[in-house]
Amino acid sequence: MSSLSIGQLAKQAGVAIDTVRYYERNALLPPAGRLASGYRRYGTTELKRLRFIRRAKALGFSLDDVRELLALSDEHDIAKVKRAAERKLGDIAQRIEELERIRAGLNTLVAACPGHGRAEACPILNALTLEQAP
Amino acid sequence: MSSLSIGQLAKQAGVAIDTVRYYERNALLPPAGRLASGYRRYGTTELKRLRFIRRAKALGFSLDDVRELLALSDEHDIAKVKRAAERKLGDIAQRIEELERIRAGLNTLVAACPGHGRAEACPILNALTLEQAP
DNA sequence: CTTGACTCCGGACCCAGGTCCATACTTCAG
DNA sequence: CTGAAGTATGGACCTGGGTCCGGAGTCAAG
Repeated sequence: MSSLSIGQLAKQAGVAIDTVRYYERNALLPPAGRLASGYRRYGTTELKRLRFIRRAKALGFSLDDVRELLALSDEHDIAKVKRAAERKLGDIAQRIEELERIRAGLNTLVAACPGHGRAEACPILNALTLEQAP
Repeated sequence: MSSLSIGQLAKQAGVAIDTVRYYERNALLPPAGRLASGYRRYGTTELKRLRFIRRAKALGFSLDDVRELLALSDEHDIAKVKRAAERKLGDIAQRIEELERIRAGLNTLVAACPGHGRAEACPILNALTLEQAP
């Protein structure tokens, strides 16, 4: 126990084997220990790290962000971790705002569209077609 | 007037020349008329169509969506246009929900983080590190 | 006529985040 | 011992939406 092949590790972390190797190549995981045969061997440290990556991604962090987060985590710098999380929160809020604006615009058009009749009466088509600020 | 080179068209539509050719290759614009020299020539129809594409993209439609919208627009099928817009509205709503969930999760963590002290006391790091549903 | 700006084309390249491939070697169950 | 399943490698490929490149041909002003 606590000694895992790459396949077991991948399965327990819920990612693909290729993804594990991809993360290693891209410095999200440290170079794995090897058996005499060249096979990679992992312990619970790597499993935790891999799950950390998965969860951080689920929270909207990019792999670059995750690399940074892992470094901060390794050096126990809570203040920087918190600031990184706040920045990400700001990013996410901005993406939401952008989508909300789009939704509001599209919603207005859909609501105003009778769904039948002449094409010239369709506000959706008109909004896309008519002359406006280029 | 009303006869435009690709450069003039691109400028008036607010896109790059390469983008115009890219759209033509990908059937968002019909094959352009040509001068004897092989240079493309455009009229106001193409300018309108190009602006249509720009606006639809701004509303969150992918180029595949736009192709569909243009086809529906060409055949004056208002009902289908409205349904396509409603589907897109649903997509957008879903993306917003997803981001809201992420924001809520991250926000809770950030709010609970003191920003100093032991790494074990940082809820952000803990959330990423601790054993949970894999 | 010359010069600089414009346009042509096909194909390579960019971003992120992987995924897939062929070929060769290792490990494990029976 | 044998055959299936697992693993190693480097590099190609994928998605979307373009962007850039180089060499060659064209257009317009002076």
